[in-house]
This record gives sequence, C-alpha cells and structure tokens, in this order.
Amino acid sequence: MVRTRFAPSPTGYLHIGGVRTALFNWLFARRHGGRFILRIDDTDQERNLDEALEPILRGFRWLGIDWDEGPGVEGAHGPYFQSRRGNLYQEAVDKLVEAGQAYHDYATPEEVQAEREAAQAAKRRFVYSRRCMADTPERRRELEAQGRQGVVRLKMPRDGACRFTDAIRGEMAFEWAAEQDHVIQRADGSCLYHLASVVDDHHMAISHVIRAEEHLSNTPRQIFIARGLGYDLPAYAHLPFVAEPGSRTKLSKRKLDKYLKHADFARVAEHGRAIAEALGLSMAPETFSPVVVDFYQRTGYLPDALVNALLLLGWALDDRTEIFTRQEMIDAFSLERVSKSPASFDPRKLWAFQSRYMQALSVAERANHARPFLEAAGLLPSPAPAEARRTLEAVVEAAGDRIVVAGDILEYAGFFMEDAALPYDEKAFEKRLRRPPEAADLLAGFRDRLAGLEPFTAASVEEALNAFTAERGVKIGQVIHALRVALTGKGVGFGLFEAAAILGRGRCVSRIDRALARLEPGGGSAGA
RNA sequence: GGCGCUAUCGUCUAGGGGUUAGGACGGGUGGUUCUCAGCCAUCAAACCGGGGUUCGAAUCCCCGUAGCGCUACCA
Repeated sequence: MVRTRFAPSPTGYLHIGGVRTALFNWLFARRHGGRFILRIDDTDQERNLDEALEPILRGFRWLGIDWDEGPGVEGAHGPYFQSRRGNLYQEAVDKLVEAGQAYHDYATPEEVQAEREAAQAAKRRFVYSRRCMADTPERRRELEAQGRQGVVRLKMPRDGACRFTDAIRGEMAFEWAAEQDHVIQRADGSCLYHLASVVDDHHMAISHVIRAEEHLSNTPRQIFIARGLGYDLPAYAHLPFVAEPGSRTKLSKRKLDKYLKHADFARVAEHGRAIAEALGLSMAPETFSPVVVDFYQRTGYLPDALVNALLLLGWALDDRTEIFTRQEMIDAFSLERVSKSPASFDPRKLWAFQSRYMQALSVAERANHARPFLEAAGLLPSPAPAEARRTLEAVVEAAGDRIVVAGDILEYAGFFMEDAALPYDEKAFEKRLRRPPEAADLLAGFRDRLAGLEPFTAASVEEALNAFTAERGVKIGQVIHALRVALTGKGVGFGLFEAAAILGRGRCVSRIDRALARLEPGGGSAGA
C-alpha cells in the first residue's frame, strides 16, 4: 500500500514550493491507488493553531489536493498533529537510549560550539568528543550534580558509510563520520524534527518519503534513527528545489520584496494588487504575494491552471505535452521522470496556462467565476437579477480572452455602474475627446442618430456609424475612439459596437450626454 | 572549512555516443482588427570550462568552476 505524506508547519500561508512537493506526493499516491496523508508539524506551539492552519487547508481544498487522513479526516494512524504525539517520541527516545544508539549528554551548548569552532579552524570535520556523555546512571548523577542540563544525542557510527537508494537520484553514499551526534531531545524534554519525523512516518506507515532536496543530507541520520528503532525503511525521493524566479536560489517566503524586483514577478503581483484594490481588500504584502497560493485564489486564477503549472516544475512527460487534466497527470506521473536540477517558478508561464484554461471554459462558466468578484466589489447584488446576469454574460462574451483571471471582470466594472458614476481615464478623455477639435461635434451628431435607432444592436449601431461617417466625410476612427471613451470611460476595450449594444440605447445616450457636458467650458472638467 | 546534490536557449524542459539539439513561455518582425487583447506567419535564442575514453562526446569518466543544501537544543 502506497502511503505518502506532506507535513506543513502552520505558518498562516501556503507556499507555492510546498504545494509542488505536496502535489507530487498526492499524485504519486493517486497513481498507485494509495493514500495521501496531511500531518501538521505544529511542534512550535506559539501561534493560534486554527488561524495559522486554516489558510493552508483552504489552499489545498481550493486546489483539489485532497487528503485521505489528516485534519478533519480521521484515520487509523492519528492524531495528525505532532503536538499530540509526544508520548510516541518519548517512547522512541527511551528505546534508542536503551539500545545504545543514543545517549544522555551534559555538555553545554558553549562547550560543543567551542569544539565545533576548533575543528573548523583546523579545517577538519567536526566530531564531538562525547566528553559529557553519560552512559551510566552514576555518570548522569555526577554531571547533574554539577548543575548541568542534559539532552539526548544520537550515538552516530564513526566508520563506514550510509547507503541508500533515492528514487530520483539513484545510489547515495554518505560517510557516517560526517554526521554529528545530533540532539533528538532537548533539555526541556521536547523532541526535535528528525526524531519526530521518523517516528511519525513509521507509525503512519508511510511507504514513500517524497520531499524537497534540502532533506537529502538529512537522510542518513533519519535512517540511523529508523534502524535503531527497528523500523523498515521507507523509499526516499528527493525533489529538486523550487527556485526563485530567474535564479537557482531556493524560493523563500521571506523575501517578497526581492522577488518584486524581478520584472515578471512584479507584473503579476501588480495585476493581482489592482484586483484586490478594486475589491477594496487591504492585503498584507507578506501574504498577498505570487509565492502564496492565496494570491491566486483571491485574484481568480483557476486551480487547474496552477496545478498544471506546478506539475511541470521538475517533471515532464515528454518533449511536448504540457496540458494535463487531473486524471491525465495522475495516470502519467512517475518519480523516474522527476528532474534533478532546481526549477525556478515562472509566473508568466503560469499566466499562459491560466489563459488557456480560462479560454477553454464556456461563457456561462467564465461568468460564474467572474460573478463573485462583481458582487464583492458591490457592483452586482447577490443573488443577481436575471437582467444583470444577462449583462454579465454579454460582457464576458464580448471581452473574450481579455478576461484571463476571473478578477479581470473588474476591468469592465463600468458596464455595471450608474451612468453618472462612470469614471473616466483622464488621459484617454483628453486624447480622444478634448484634443480633437471635431470630437464634440461628431459625438453630438452621432448621439442623435443613436437616440432614434431601432432596433439597437451591435450590427445596427455599426451600420449607423458607417452611414454617419460617410455623410460627414470623416474616418470611422474619428468617431469610434471618442465614443468608446464616452461609453466606457476608457481608451481601450473590446468591440465598441458590442459595448454599445450591451449598454442599450438609453444608457448610451445618457453617457454621451454626460461626456459632452464635461467637454463644455466649466463642464465638470475639474482635475483634468 | 567539511560533506553532499546539481549544471541544455532569458525561463520550464525533451533528448542522451553519430540529430538541421525538439517543444512551450517570454522576446523580435510582418499581417489582421475601431483601440486593446487575441489570432496567423516568421525570426533570434542553449548543451558551464578543461582534460580523458572513442572513428565520433552535449551525451560516459575525471578535474575544475558556479549555484544550492546539510553541517542547530530550526524545520
């Protein structure tokens, strides 16, 4: 039975690199009919657990990465919170000490550090002298009588090598002597990560440990612990890092400001921020970032697009397949095809996936994705009346592939506003209405045509405009750009005739009148 | 400092003793449209360096170099 796991710390946000690791674990479990376990690494019990965990679970749910055991899904191997498994760790520590694979040690951190520095100065590898090792009760009492605090250290072998097979990197060999006598239990009785991780993996019957490359060098000490406890070893697979955009450095959640200097990242972040602002959300910059899953959820990306992009970060099927449905990726996934070198996360490539996935949806589906954004912005009541829904679908259809993420609907907010509330892009207003001397006259003339136009459709408006420009002997561009600004407030947008048809005769006339009034001396040109 | 992992276009990658080194993103140019987006066509762009093995190396081996990781009473 294949059983894989992902063990996030409750940090308050789900990081894109972590999701990639979780995804590969999930895919591997699903591929082999196994189970995917979510285990919460909450040994630092400093913050409010629920508050710190919720965004992580929400992110996984949104992405469709479901867990078979973990928070909210009880199984035979719980509890799934490390903070509640202390008894198992203590048991393991005792067993290791009893078996002579670990020992109580009473050296102060300063004493150990001094040895470490001496070794470095001599350009030797550091090997602890075990000067304060206490392997008998008498020795323990003696050292404790000196007022020393004890920890438990691993008694690592000092000869030979640790060999294991990594499913991605092949045969590995590490000199045992390079390993430290790592502390597994602190003076206060709490246990450290490596011990807890090995114990939990065993008790949760994890068959494949699939994790990031940073743990490759940690594997020997974990194997030592597992063997000391008499556990069967899981299979290991060490994934390449997810690196920063445009670099080979490990992606870190701490360095948002640095990523924002990268042009591609900045662009995506800026786009997301504009959507958040249109929604009136005040987002904390440290979590509203393109390295955090929440960013994509809030700006209206499709989970399938994000998952697809993440899939290709360190894995490829062949020389051309890029688009995978969830089932296709489950069927195709294998550890053998995971690459060994770090992959840097490219938000522009994700954007391209998003664009493709969005365009593959029907108008009704895209409208469904977009509607919550208009509601959140206060532009559409919830539930929306039938007429508003028709307008929404018409806008979505006309906008076509201009709506890449669902939040892009807010670019078309003007269609959902009162005429009197329509904001103008001042530069466009200046260029298309104020500066061309004939603009006001042409617009006024065409307004009267529209006022009597029947029926009022995209085709009839186009016909009317063609007739009008022919009569006046002007080019179509002399009217159309001015009209666009008058109707939508913007200099760019989708087809103008479609825009007019969506607004309808009354609103078109009203918006033209408002723009014309604004053109007159003293006509609301303040701030221009 | 020690130990380890890694190295193909700017980015993600395919290939893996003989290839015009393939695809995608991004970029350039031309076309189409009322603007924008798109779409179509087209172009540029890579095997880290040095040695070896071999008839032949980007591919195998060694050495460098670089990046990253581990070297914590962090995870």
